[in-house]
Amino acid sequence: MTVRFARAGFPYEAMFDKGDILERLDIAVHWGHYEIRVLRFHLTSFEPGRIINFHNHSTYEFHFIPRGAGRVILGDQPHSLSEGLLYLTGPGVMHYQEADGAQAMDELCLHVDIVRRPNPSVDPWEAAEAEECMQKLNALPLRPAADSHGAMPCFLQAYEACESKRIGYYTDIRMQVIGILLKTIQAYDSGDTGTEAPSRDMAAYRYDYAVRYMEANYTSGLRLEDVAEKLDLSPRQLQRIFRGVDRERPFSRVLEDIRLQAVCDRLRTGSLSIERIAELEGFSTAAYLHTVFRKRMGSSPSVYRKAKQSELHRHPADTPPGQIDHSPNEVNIYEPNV
DNA sequence: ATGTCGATTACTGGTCGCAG
DNA sequence: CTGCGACCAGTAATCGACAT
Repeated sequence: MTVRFARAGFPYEAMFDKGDILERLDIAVHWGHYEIRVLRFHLTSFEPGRIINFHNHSTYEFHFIPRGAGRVILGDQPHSLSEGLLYLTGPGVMHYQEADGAQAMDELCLHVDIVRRPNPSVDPWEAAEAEECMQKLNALPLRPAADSHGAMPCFLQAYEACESKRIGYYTDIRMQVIGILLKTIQAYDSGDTGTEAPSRDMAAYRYDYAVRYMEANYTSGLRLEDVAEKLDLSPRQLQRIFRGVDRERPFSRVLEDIRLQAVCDRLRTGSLSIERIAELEGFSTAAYLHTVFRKRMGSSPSVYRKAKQSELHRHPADTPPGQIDHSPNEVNIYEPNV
């Protein structure tokens, strides 16, 4: 039986109200190639002088002291416990716990089973990071450490999420479980890491971002400077990025391709006037559309429309709506003059 | 890797005239 | 009326060279 020694201002006090609320949940977290299943997840209080005799588990038990004092023997080494300390008892670690003779000792406990379950579809970066963390977890020294990275508040957050039943609370709780694992490792860790977070190929990312932005905004007089500004780059640097990705297609060419593709689409499937199409697809005038279209497609827009629409009538089943190849670079009788 | 500058080239927008 | 082509001046894009 546990006895509570409440004190005003103890942030975890609320966790005594529904002590087993987290344990009633079946919590499983997949992390890289590991599955972490929560067995116990609670706040408990040991009355003064209370002893938990030597025992061990086949699983991982994370212990945190949010209040009070006591003693733990890990293996054969005794250590004193005080507010703010944590320790881990991994599989097979014999341990003995005792609350101070004069004062109670509270303990936040997360008891988990961790099983390796290889999963080929897992993100390799996450897998590498989880692997490194598990190696560190298995090599943690058998001694208490200060909760320097704030693992204990994760207990309270998990409890509050569970109690509130707010949207996403199960995910929130699982994140707190991972948080407790990580912060425990960090409490012992020197800070060096063998794995790095995934980094982007910045040129490819910027190119992709720029093209997407152009596709979404090409009708509104888009300029190199506008796109560069979106990427927080100089126009010159954006030009270099376009040149680096595809030497043959600078900014203006990519923009022109996007516009021509839309024009071709309208010519093939609609009956809008050339002037109206030019207006809708970002060409200042029909005259300019004619110039560009002829240069790239080898014919005028109206000739193209006649040819494509008669083609559609001859082979309606070959080109269902929405699956028409309207690339300006298509190879046909109207191949653009590159 | 990125920014600035300057020379060069290409694009843009307006206008006009011609043809069907 | 619509589509098309030509012309021209202003603007934007391109790119090498150089600096940070």
